[in-house]
Amino acid sequence: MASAGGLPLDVVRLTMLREVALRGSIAGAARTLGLTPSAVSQQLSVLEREAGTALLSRSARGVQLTGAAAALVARTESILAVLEHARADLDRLSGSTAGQLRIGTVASAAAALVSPAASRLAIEHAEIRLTVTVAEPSRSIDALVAGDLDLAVVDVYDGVPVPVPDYLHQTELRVEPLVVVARPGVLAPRRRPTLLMLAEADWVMPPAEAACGQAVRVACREAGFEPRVRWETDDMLLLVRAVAAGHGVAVLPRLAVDDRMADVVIRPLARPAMQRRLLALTRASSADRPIVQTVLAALNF
Amino acid sequence: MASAGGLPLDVVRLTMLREVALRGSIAGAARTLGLTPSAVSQQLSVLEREAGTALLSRSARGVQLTGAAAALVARTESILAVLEHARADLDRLSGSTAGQLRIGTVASAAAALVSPAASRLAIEHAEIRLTVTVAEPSRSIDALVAGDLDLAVVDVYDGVPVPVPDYLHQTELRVEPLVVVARPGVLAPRRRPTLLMLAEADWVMPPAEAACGQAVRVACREAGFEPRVRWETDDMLLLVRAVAAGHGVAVLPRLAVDDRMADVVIRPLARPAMQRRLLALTRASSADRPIVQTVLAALNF
DNA sequence: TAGAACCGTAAGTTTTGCTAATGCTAGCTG
DNA sequence: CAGCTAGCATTAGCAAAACTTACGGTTCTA
Repeated sequence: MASAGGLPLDVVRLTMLREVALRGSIAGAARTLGLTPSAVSQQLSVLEREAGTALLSRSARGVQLTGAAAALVARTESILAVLEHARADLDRLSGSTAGQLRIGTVASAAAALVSPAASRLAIEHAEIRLTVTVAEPSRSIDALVAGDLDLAVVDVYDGVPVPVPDYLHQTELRVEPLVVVARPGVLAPRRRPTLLMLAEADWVMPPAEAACGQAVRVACREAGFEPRVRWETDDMLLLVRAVAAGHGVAVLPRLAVDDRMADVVIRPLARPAMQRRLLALTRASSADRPIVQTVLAALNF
Repeated sequence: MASAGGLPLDVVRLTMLREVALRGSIAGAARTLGLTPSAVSQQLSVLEREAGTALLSRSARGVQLTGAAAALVARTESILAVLEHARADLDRLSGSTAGQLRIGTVASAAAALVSPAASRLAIEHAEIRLTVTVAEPSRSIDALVAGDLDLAVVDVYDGVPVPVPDYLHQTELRVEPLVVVARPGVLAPRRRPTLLMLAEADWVMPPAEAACGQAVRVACREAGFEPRVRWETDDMLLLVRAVAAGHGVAVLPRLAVDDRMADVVIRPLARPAMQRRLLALTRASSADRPIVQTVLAALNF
């Protein structure tokens, strides 16, 4: 019955509402905001008065957003994007690359791409403070959208769709072949192996949930066989060790395998080869920040 | 030397900066914000710290915006537009027409259009609180853009350009002919007068600065004569009185003349007649608010 | 049936933001 | 050219806003 007054909507409170929408509960939002649930609850009450409408249907077990709240959250996203654009304007005008940049990356790119880039940046751009978090693509993307990351390095395998929101800005970092990893002598010499040649071999693989594991399994099936998986692990290092120990062969992205690993040979697949693409994602609103551009350049070798 | 930190830009402070940009001085902004200059000055200092850059070059005589400040102001406009869209969302979802609406209108439409509409609304939509301000089109438009008005009723005369920013939403309220106002007996009976017939008459006119005065003067010149202006006034009522008192003839918008005025006759001009268009302008971000739609409907008779 | 997780309200404390008072500089004016 | 006005910044004090702590209630789960 509250009159829908013309009270101005406070942006801070709106971002709190957005955080609630994102986390699903007031308590969750409070955690990521670094506040007590009580504070968030109070501010949301004020926001409801400002809006003149109920925004949350509160139950003892979490809260539910009303339609009005959903609309406000959508508008809030726009506002936050504009604010980030404003920040980018400032950076661009001052040409400053100073500041913090939070990167999320897939494990295989962490060692081969991100770490060298970080070393280079530490020398050439000491004013940049990098924070690197290893995470799977879908988690990185969520964190990027939520504003918990500034840049996400993700990988895309042929035939394994990764849902990238189209308001994210993409840069292709690398297209790399998948290679066969095996013990010396297992593969026929001097010829690029095909998947079919490995139909009778034992396999070492990432789990089917991982994009890499899924892509290889699909490719094997398309080649006409079901791989006999003997070892399954997410850890690339462990995976190559398993090959070295004789537990089977593996097909992995080139970057995931350390060249200097003993007791294994690395051989590219015969054409048509499988490949994965490494992408760097940023929010469109921060894509033109100098700091982002600089880090991207460093990642691009 | 302040590090361009990643501090979040506060929207309230950004709107203060925008107000300074609009008014040209901190003191001016403080007046329209209902604050003391000190408060504004302090908040702008904080904003500069948040932005990591100088935003104002302060001199004893007013302030000058830096490029960074101009960029921030532009972004702030976007944010305010989004906030207004959010408000419109809420209104639409609740279907509520409650609230305040501030109208600016040209004088001639005030009596003939806005006043009747206000009366009707008072009966059918008592929950709407109207505030009507009579002002010239250019002033109304400025106030509309600045957010001091919600709806502007302006007039556009043929050949007199009125610069309407294209992000304003336009609704045509009325297209009306200009009519000749004269004492009885001055005009030839039964025939629509042309301007040229009035070449030798004395004229009563709005000043040349007013759009109406300008339009009529231009039309007279195009008809081949320079009108002999005997009376000049902005006040439409006084203007018609001057005609009644025998000081000359006038050419005015139909709505500007009270039908029941004694001692004058009103006659439409022969074709091609002059005309003016009455437009209702709103910010695009508030155009779909139910309250705006309702008031527009009332204005449209 | 106890515990955990969630929400809201009330009271107390800290932080923020505003005003009032004061001093400064630059332009205008008689 | 002295004096007036308009503008801006800084300081100290105060009031309002926002957060924390403490507590009570509800629902799902072990």
